[in-house]
Amino acid sequence: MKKPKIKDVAKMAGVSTTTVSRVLNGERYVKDELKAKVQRVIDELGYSPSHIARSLVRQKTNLIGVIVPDLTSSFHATILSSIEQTASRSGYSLLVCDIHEDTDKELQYLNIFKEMRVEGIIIMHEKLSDKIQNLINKLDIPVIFSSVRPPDQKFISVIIDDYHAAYDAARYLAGLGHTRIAFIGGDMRDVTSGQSRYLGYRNALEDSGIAVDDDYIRFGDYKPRSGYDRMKELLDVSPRPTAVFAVSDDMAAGAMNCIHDQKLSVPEDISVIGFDGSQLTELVRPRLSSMEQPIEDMGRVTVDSLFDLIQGNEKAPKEDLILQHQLVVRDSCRALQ
Amino acid sequence: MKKPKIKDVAKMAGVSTTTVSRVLNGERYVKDELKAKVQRVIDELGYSPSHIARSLVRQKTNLIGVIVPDLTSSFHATILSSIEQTASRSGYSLLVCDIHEDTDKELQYLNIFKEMRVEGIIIMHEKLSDKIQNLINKLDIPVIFSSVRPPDQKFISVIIDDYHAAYDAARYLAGLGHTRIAFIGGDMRDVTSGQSRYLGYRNALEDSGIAVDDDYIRFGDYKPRSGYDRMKELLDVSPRPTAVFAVSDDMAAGAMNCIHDQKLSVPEDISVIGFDGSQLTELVRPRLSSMEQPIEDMGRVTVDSLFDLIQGNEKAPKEDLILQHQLVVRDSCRALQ
DNA sequence: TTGAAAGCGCTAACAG
DNA sequence: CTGTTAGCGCTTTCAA
Repeated sequence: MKKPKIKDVAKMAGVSTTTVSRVLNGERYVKDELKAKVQRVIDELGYSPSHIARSLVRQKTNLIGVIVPDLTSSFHATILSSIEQTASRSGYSLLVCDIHEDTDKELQYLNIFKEMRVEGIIIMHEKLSDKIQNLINKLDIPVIFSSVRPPDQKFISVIIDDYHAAYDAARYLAGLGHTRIAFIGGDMRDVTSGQSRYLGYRNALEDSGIAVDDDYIRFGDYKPRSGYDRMKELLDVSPRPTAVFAVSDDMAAGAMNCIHDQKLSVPEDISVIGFDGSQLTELVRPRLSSMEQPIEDMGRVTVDSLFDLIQGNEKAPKEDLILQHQLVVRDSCRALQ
Repeated sequence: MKKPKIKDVAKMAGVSTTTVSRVLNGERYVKDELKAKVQRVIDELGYSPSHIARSLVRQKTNLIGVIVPDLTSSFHATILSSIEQTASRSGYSLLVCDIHEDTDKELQYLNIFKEMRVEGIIIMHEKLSDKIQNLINKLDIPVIFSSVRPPDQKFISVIIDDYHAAYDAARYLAGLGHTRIAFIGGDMRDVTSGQSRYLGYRNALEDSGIAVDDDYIRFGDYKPRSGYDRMKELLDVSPRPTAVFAVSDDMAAGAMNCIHDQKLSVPEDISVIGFDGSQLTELVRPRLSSMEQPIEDMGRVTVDSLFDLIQGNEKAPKEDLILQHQLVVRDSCRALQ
């Protein structure tokens, strides 16, 4: 027998579909006797109510759409995992899109989300094209950004204070006695966090009485490879930097590998500090000191806030939620002298 | 105005809903003039057809459910990414569940998948409880396993030949002149691949004229931490092994870190070989030699086969799909003498 | 080419 | 406590 429907159950139990619906939804007002009989038929038939039909009449899908820039990045995967955890606890399921630099795909998925009538959308991607800006602005579905804050738009972000986090990281290096502190930043074009972290780095140096030297400043794409390549360039600068601050752990790990491959040592020759607090920090040797984001919290807070937005709660956030960053010292930085 | 519906479009365009439906679905038999007018109204209203209503009448959801044991594992994240890529290209979306050891959650999600009427289910989790076995067996939705092959069940798996892969890895070490070859395996209880790899290791040693020594054999849980801990135990065995084969890159990386922390060197003191071919192999130093699975292919083949299953294609697989493993030599193993 | 009407599987008034 | 009835938003015969 093909997928039984509520009518089949009703017929077989000798009751109306309403009654079946009632036991399905655990309502009162059903005699125990009937309830038991209906339940028996349900089990026997292996009946399972159609979420589709339910959604249609309830006007509620319990679905959340998530857009991730790259699933294979440990940072994003960890946030996603935390998001999934939190959402599922409230009975929500996730529709996941991994865009992989493909802007068309992002657009396509946003439209799918719209058609699917997801109740909310979480975006972890920063470089929004005009088309996309346009689309999400007239979407009429709550949107929230997690771990990023794209410029010029009206939605809430759950982030850390990138400026101060970067500032604190650079200050830490300066406090260790370093004066030739290199910087491997992120995308500067349209990316707020990239700029904030860059500014934090600059100001920290200035406040430490260190002249900012553009030769020590490079920009990558957050991935290990770019950390490696930019580090290679930095090693050619003379005098060589004694410390480097990379704005992702992935880039920091890449930088460490480059240093290693050039027969130099971390932290003896060069100190390295990362950013994010991904699992990588404990997986590399020396273990990587990092300015950490509260990744798990970030996922949780994102979902909780999105729910508030969906429900139109009073406590729904009106502005960005800033989570605390934290410097975690491991073994990749040393004090000079 | 709240979410316009097809009726609104029809009214505003002065046509029937049928006509709107026709232009929506790009059918012939609509006069260009009307088509244009309807399209204009659609754009103006920002109308987007309800996937819910469509699914209900078409009896087709374009949804696939995926169960991942742990999203934060690079191996699984990469397969998932490849799955998403392939599925979205065919217009399918993914419902993702990260079970995190939580068997109840797996059961709960399987039921959600059932209610959601997903068209197919991909499972990357190996330790199926009886309840779950039971459920998926009477599910009447195509199920396919990716990268795992749980014992005793009727569904297809997309995997490599674990036995021969492990055999080849151990043989490689033996060929390098090693005779004290340790093994850090996976779960042996209910997990087929764990047993196959173990057997491959044993037989490779025997075929190489090396006596198998149980002191050199440990079992972990595929994660870095367990690789670290098991390695620590192995270092206490006397005489110390000169090589270790871990059945995941994560465990191999953990083992390398342990060796490093004990002031020993890879590969000078101990050679290490991993399994999987995750990104980690290039991220650690020395770079990790690994018996690699074709991760991207695995995702692609999984989805393609699932589609064949869904469509009841002739070419739908009748038995497990075995993909080719490949030894990738990097810098973590050395020849003795 | 176009439209009227039935129905996908379920819930929710409203009666009884 | 239980059943009747009317949709939820769309597609799809069937006629016109």
